[in-house]
Amino acid sequence: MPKVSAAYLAARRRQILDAAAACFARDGFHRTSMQDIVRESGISAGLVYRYFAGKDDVIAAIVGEWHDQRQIFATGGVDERVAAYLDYLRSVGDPESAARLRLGVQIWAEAVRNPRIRELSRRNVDDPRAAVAAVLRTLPLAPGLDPDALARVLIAVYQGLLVQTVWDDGVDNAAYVGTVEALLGALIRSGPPSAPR
Amino acid sequence: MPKVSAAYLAARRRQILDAAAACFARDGFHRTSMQDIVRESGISAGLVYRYFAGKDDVIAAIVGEWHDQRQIFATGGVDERVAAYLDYLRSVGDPESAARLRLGVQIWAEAVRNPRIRELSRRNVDDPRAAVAAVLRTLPLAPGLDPDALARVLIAVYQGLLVQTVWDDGVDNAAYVGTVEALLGALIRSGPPSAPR
Amino acid sequence: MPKVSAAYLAARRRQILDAAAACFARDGFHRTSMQDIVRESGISAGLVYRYFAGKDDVIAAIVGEWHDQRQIFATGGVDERVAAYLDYLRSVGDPESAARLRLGVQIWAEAVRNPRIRELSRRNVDDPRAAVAAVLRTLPLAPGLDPDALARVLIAVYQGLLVQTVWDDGVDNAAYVGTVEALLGALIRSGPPSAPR
Amino acid sequence: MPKVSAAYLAARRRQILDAAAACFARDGFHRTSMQDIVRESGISAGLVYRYFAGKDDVIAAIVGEWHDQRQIFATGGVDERVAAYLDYLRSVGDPESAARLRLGVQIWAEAVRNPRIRELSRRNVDDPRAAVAAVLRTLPLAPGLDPDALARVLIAVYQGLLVQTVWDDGVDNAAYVGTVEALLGALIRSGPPSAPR
DNA sequence: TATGAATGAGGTTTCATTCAT
DNA sequence: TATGAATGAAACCTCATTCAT
Repeated sequence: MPKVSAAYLAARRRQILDAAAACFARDGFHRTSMQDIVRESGISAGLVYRYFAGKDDVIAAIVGEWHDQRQIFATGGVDERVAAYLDYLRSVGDPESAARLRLGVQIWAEAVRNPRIRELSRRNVDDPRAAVAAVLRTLPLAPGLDPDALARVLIAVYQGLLVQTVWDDGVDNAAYVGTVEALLGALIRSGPPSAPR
Repeated sequence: MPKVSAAYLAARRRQILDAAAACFARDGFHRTSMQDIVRESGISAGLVYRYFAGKDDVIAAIVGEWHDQRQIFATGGVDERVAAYLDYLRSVGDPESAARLRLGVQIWAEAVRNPRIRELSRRNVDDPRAAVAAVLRTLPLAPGLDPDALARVLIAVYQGLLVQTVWDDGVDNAAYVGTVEALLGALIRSGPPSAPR
Repeated sequence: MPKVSAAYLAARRRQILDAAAACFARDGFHRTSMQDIVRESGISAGLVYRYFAGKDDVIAAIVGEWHDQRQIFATGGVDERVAAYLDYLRSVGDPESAARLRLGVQIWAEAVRNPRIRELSRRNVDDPRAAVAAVLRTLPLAPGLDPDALARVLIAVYQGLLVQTVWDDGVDNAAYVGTVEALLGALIRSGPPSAPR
Repeated sequence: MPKVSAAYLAARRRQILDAAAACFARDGFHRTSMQDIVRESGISAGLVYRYFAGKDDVIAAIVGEWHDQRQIFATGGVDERVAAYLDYLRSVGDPESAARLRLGVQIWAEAVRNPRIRELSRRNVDDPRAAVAAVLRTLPLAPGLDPDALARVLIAVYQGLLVQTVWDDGVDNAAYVGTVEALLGALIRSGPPSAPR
């Protein structure tokens, strides 16, 4: 018989996570103190620890949530899938994504030395990569192109755009996406475009 | 006139930086304490502060050094340049690079929130990118490909490979490089830059 | 007129005290948190504070209850009294006493620095001691034996057995009791107190 | 090549331990904060942690030191040994012992629930007990007296005096010791006093 | 009556940096 | 030049207690 509704609890949890994400994006995981999260969230220190076992647990929750909302290759025919991927790249240029991107790079760094974070983080990469590879295997790729490797390349094209955008206000997202589009056109359109799933 | 030789001073400085780089690659900048560096380097705490103003200064020195030894696109004809780039990607798979790669990701994260580091770090990316773009401008690129954007894509292909390799022992570097090679072959008609289409 | 019966109130109070005693015996007063008592008792935090003013009050209630059930020297003739004392020592070896003994030592320590606890705790020692001394005064003691001091010695023989038993599974309770019995035999000429030397 | 002498380090360590012992005797282990020790010792918080791994480690060091300086049964003939034991009891009444006694009871309580402390603490009891038992085995004891059990009784007579003295200013130490003396006389002197060894 | 979410002071511990030697 | 003992602010976390429901 909980004292408050599950929705209320979820809202409080969200309040903490949103505050934490903002802090982490701004200052990184290690320059953010629990007090910072407490201040930003307006929730007392003690209460944070009723929702999360500790700072590491907050970080893990943030990382677990940091998956890409859009499915990188979505569903549908080849054209739809390609369009979805390009939209995905386009979203990196959206000013509203800035905090998310910054957070993403923090997560990459944390994943290097924290096995728990690495597991969570890899899931964000491995799952879409596997999906992309599955799609690529159905397509008549140009010779010399390995579907698994090409999937990694496509992920890399996203990851690199992310890093460069985080550091540099001046990235021309439209030109980047346009170039990737041309690139994909040269690779994939070389087969019959009607190749359905 | 200095009491000790410049070479001696440089050697001590190197000793500190090597120890710091090892620690930072292993544990990240923030989980590495000055004590860790002191232990790893065998140099006393007080002395470290005679070579560096503080921890931030050590980090900055490490970041300033973390440029890529190989020139991403080297010099020579197109074929040599492409070969150099592919070698560059290959080096990411070299087990001896592991510590460097880990350090690289730490730097990316630190660059997000530390303007001084960001400046140093961007230089590591912007300079090779500009060089790549300059080369690309001399080549007959397939239609729709913007040299500047394509340069960013090539950098991204490297950056993404780096992240994925850091997280995942199982990256098939040869396949990745092979696929990128095929990709580049399709985009750039090799041969002398002046060769007609 | 109370809303609930006095018996109900008493039962809840008991529930709290039993839980607290179990926690205190296991972890000591200071390593036991109010949350521990809440968990162990199944009674909510708020309600505990309707029965007790605070943690100190719970501790005081526990200490106030921790008197020895058996009367150390009981009543009757000398033989019965001696037999009761020896039974008292025997009870220390009873495995079921273990929690009580552990709690006892915790109380001793708390009594050192908490005047309120000390008062409650001394009552547990002073009362039986006075009773023992009163009995001893009626007996023909061997020369050199002071009844008050001997009463303290008998209490000490119990207290020391308690500590040693708490620390050491291997105490041979029967041998201890047997030796004390022989000792008492040598000191107190049994028989009717009025019996001549 | 230590920066300061071993004697200096030992003196600092002593400074911390003395402060800690004073705090622990006054307030118990758990009501004493590290800040209290810092204040009492005049040594900074950070430095305390260069000497001790943590509060538990300070406690363990205190417990490890809390052995009785006097050998409970000393050496020599029976008379000397008995005299030493009685002196030992007498020392409990010495006002200067007060802090030590209080600390002793805190240790007993901690030993109940802390295995590391229990080991250290038992050594303080088991070693003298074994020594006493060894001596007793060489004596012609009155019938019914088991040397090991009697050793436990003698330890108990000390332990109980300690507790009672801690709680009660009014313990008549001289009477207690006198009574124990009479008691021992009745038990041991019943054999030939010349029993050497 | 009964709940348990909420508070925030205070606990232990770490760590970048300084400075007497 | 070189050491490492020393500092103390600030980090993470716990817990007795309160109070809206």
